[in-house]
Amino acid sequence: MSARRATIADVAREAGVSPSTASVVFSGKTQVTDATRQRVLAAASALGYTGPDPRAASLRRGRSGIIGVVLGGRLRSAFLDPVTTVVLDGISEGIAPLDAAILLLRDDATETGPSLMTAPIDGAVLLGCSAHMRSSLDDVRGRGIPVVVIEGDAGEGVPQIGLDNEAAQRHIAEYTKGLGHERVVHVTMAFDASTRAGWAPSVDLDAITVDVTRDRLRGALEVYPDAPIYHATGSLIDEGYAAGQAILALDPRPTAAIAQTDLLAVGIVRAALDAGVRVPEDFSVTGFDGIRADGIAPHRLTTMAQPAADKGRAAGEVLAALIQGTPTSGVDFASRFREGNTTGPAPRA
Amino acid sequence: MSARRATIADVAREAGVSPSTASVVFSGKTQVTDATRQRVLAAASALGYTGPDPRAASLRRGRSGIIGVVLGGRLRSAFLDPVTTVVLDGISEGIAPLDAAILLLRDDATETGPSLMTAPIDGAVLLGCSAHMRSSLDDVRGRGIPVVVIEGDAGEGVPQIGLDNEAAQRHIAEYTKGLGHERVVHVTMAFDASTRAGWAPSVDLDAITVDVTRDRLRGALEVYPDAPIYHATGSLIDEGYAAGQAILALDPRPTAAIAQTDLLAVGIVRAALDAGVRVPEDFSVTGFDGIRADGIAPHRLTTMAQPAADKGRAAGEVLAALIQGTPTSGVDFASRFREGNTTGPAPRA
DNA sequence: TTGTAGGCGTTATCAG
DNA sequence: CTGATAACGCCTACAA
Repeated sequence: MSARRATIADVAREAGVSPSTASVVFSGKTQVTDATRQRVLAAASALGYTGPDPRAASLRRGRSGIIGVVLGGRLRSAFLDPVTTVVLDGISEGIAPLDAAILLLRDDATETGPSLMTAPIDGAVLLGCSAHMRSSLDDVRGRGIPVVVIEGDAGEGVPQIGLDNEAAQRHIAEYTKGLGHERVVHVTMAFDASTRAGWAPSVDLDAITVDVTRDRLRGALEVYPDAPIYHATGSLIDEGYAAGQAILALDPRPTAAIAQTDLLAVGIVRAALDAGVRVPEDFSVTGFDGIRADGIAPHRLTTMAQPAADKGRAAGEVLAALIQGTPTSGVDFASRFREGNTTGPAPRA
Repeated sequence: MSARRATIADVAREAGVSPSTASVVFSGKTQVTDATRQRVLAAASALGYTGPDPRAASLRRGRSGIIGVVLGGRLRSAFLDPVTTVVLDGISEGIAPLDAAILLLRDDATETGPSLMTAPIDGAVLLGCSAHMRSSLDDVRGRGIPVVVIEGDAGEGVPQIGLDNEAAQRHIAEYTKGLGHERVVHVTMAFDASTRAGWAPSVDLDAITVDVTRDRLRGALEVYPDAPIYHATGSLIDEGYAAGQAILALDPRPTAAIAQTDLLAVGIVRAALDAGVRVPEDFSVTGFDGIRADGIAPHRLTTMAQPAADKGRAAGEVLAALIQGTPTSGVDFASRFREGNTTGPAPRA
């Protein structure tokens, strides 16, 4: 047919009006005589023109209608993480007034595809991202793109959606201690982007670049400063299972595991049950997040439930305000203790 | 400081080179003397220029590096649906060679925010969308944007990723029949965008605009043509629970329910158990999808397991091929029967 | 209500 | 390896 796609100029010419008139017909910014509108529309359909090119429009208007959501780690594990999906859900609700769509971005340093820097976004939400993107974050802000961070320190002037990670983790560790447990193990998420699963030889909290991991671990260490630390690379049941196997192989066997997420905890519980270790009679496990734990019924995880949906919604709302120029600030949320039956009194030595 | 953001032209001037040279320094399309590169980079950082504006770049290059994924129904229920998240995961894997990011889009007709038509996308995957977007789909194709459809009929020349919905649902219905069940109920997802949950007074398959719903129902009706139909509005455990209550209130009580998704099935099982109806002794339930069903342990759903991740990956790969100009065609997948213990012989009348 | 003009910021092309 | 030129397609003051 045509070598080149029809543009609004072509349509205007075909309809015998000026480009601006044709433009207005599509954008609806101004009143147009019904007759002219009809002519323009007719010309458009005759030429197979289906509306303004979004790329050109967004260059001209300075807005793309796209919000970037930067996810830590791989995209695939993000989708498989119930907490992340719930937060995403909340974000989409919070940005509703913007009429914007959500662009999923990773925070890989290897970055070849679109990233915070190369994607046409009007704003961004950073979700559980490691610190290594701090520099690109500065660039984005320098560009005037509003940013909100969920559970992370993004520096001066970046609104943060917080969670009482440290206090909450301390709380549940104290609960465990109250049950009499002394030989305990901490099971954490990744320390940084390059972590491999395994036992942490030493503890240097400041070297942990993933804020959530660090804060929760800090809370747990306040109660059990000398307990060994097993770090997974992500929040996955399978990783928890592996952790559980490693823990149960210890001699003497610990009586409790304090996991940083429910998925890890579920994996640990399964590993225990598969090994013939009773939960909670022989071994107690705590989680964190308060997702609906799958696959350990009739067990119910003892955990700290966090308001994930609320966090997401708040992030979306704050970002929307920022984009619309309304002054705002971050919000902090608190977790709630929820007792299940994966914890019990420490077995007598 | 500056009222206006620095542009690449400013940088070029500051560095004493031409705009094109400065551009090349950032894009890396051509070799540049190390000396000039340094000068440009220095000028850039002096001016606070952090790289090309994505909007302008995408206008000029004709590509945005963004793939749209259109989800049927509300975004929030999409995130809560395990099948959808797994498919998304697969898509992100399949489009990896494109180095593109994923833009989440809805197929709302209410159309105020970004949509297929107004988003700067290089391609799109339609996921379980109702037919009402057929027209906008034509527009997108007319614009030359490649599209792939997962489980839906998008018309001529649109590659489709298919699933044997009808045959698979027939298969599991036959299994149920083989167990001797005669009083059976079909539980479906939404018929169309405006469906409200409840009993379907009559059956007009052709009026069902959601392809998956229609195809699965067709398969089930081939085995139980006269069974009543309860239609939910989505694939949610809560909706299944409501369906279960409605079904168990029937007199005489049916002996089996054939649900279109695992989540609906889980809800039905729970409703039965809560009502003191034994599963499967008194009542059998089948699902569809093969997700890890949560919350009915020690029950395991009898279901048809579909390769959700493979479907997503295939969609991504086909789209990538399309965008790169390689000729391709759709792919069809098959579901696998998986026997659980939510089904048993029909109770004797 | 419609037309004119100019630029949004970049990059492909081609010549030097 | 670098520079000049010309779009990419649209929108919005502003003027008529």
